[in-house]
Amino acid sequence: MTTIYDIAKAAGVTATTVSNVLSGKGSVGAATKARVLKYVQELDYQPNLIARSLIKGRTGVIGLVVGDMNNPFYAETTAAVERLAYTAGLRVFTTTFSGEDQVGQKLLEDLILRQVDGILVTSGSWSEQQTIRSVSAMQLPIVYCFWEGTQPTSLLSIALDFKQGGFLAGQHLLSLGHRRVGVITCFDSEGNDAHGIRVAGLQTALSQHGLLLDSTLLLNGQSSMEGGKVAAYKLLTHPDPPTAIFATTDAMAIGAMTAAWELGLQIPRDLSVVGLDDISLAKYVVPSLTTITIDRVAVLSHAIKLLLDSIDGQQVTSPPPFSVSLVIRGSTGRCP
Amino acid sequence: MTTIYDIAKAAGVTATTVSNVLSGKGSVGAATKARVLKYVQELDYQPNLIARSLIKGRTGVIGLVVGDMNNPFYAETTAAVERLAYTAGLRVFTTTFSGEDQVGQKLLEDLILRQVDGILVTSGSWSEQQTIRSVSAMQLPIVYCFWEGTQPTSLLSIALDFKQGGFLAGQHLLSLGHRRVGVITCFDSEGNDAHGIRVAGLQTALSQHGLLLDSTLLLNGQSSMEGGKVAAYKLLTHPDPPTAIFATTDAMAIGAMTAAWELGLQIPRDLSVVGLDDISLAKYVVPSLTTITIDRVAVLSHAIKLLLDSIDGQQVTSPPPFSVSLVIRGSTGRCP
DNA sequence: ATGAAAGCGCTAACAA
DNA sequence: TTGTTAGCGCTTTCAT
Repeated sequence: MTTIYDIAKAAGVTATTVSNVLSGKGSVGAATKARVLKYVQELDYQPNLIARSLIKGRTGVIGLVVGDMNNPFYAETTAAVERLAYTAGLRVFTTTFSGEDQVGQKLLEDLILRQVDGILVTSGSWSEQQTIRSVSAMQLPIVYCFWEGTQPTSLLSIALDFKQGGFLAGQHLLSLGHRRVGVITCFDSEGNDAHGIRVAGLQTALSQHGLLLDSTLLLNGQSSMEGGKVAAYKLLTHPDPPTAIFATTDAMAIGAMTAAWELGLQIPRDLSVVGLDDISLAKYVVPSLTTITIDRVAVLSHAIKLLLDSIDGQQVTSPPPFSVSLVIRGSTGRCP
Repeated sequence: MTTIYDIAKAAGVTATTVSNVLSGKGSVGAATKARVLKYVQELDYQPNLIARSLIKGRTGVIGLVVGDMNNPFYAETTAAVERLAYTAGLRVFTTTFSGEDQVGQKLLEDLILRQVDGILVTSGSWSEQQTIRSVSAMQLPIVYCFWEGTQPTSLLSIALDFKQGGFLAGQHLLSLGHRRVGVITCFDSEGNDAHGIRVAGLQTALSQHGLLLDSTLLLNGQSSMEGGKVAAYKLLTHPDPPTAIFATTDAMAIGAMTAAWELGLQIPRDLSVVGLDDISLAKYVVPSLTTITIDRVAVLSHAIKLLLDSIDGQQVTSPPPFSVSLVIRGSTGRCP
């Protein structure tokens, strides 16, 4: 590896001068500059970002904590974050909570040891929040995305109006004549209902029609296609089965569709299904999935801006919840 | 941030001693050791990995270059790499080629500037290979995964027997009585057929039955659900349409299924579809997708081992291609 | 068993 | 315009 010293020696100048040429700071004579640049070329000099980070106290890297990369929602989110951060001149060090919280804790600490300038968390579930809170004792800027809670938090966070999401889903189903709605939600590793406010939104819609959510129709599973499938099996073999299912994530909704199909039910003729996330796949499943969509780019852009400002030492505050909207596709129809 | 100096001062010793305690090297008196450790606790000391990297010339981080994070295959692969690397004591810096090769080149170089110890590439398409070859002039260990080529390469790579994959798909369709098979493959940004050998495998199967692939039934699109959908539309509105479609990736296969459905065709009654990748989604689409499966953990474990050995300066060679196998699910049936 | 000194590659004061 | 000096936080000889 060539260092600035190598090219300094070659060009007959000092390391400082080379540094100045490279950074454009200070003032360097045209001739010297040309000579330095020549050797930079010739010796194929590449700056050592590690050394630069050490002295600057900044790495230009943000850490990204992702819930579950196998869930398309997070994978797509990760891609978006990377792209947005890139245009903001930042690189992203991605880390996934591989289910086990201990590992998550470890990875998060490791992120800090590697001197990331800030951390972005794209996951709203509670147990992870605990982990993060404990770590955010370090005064490293940290922004919490897709925040699921309702109560205000001391953490910098971007919330989504998931309650409205559940409400819109409910309204839509009710307008199609459905009165018996099953719900598939998910609990996190600590047993807390990770998507409580999504369900609450649905309940609000139901109660506006004088209906109550049948508690035997409220199931929880893993937030995955498999989890949705398992839960849907139970719902659909219920003595008094629902005519519609609201799953709090698209992944679970898709699993529910698979279950329905295996049980010989046709969607949307015999059963309507609504998801939440609008993963890219939602358009391609058969029939396409009615769901609640989130303007992810808007959310993530804001999150990154917040993080950047926070890194720059500015005083920043969490914005009000972003609203979500309903996308009607093929998986919902009139109540049979 | 507390440094070793802070705790050295507190404990009344030298930075060297602290370092020794922390690393377990050298020899330190029991009393001193305890005292140092006490202050490590008290002052909540966290080592600065950047500084350590600078001096050691190693970061303990490998770079991962991913083709397209929106493609579940790569997302799932990324999760697996991260997990496997973690158990090997490595962290992963993930970078995605966001379509544009210039950005890819930039990100790759950046990975190098950040002093990753090695690079893992999980993408077999040719244009990226060019980029990587140009960069691998640096003698940084680099392992190329899911290598698509047939000819031997100077790069360290793990190849898959994609030809066999195409062959198995073809054999399966032929055994079901299909004689007219459409193919959806994809070209990379430079116009090369990225999946040529997958198609070649299919052709081999056909020719064993005295059949030739109708070139008007060989289409290419983007390797995404949308790409598959577009291509399938063309195939299915062909004057003499195929009774079966082989898509060289699951994402495209799923898009093809969507197209079929929109055209009122029922799978597998009217049309059989075979994919390749066995993404987790393949089990959950309706009907579930018959596809070619890859033992990803085996491949990636081997890749990481190769990379590690290479980093350790060992002489390593590329293994023979990993074989793949057919998974028969619901999307294929007898020729109508 | 402990410490002094040097240095990884780079940048930032401050002088000259 | 250029050079000198010092130091980011840590490890590693080599002395003591």
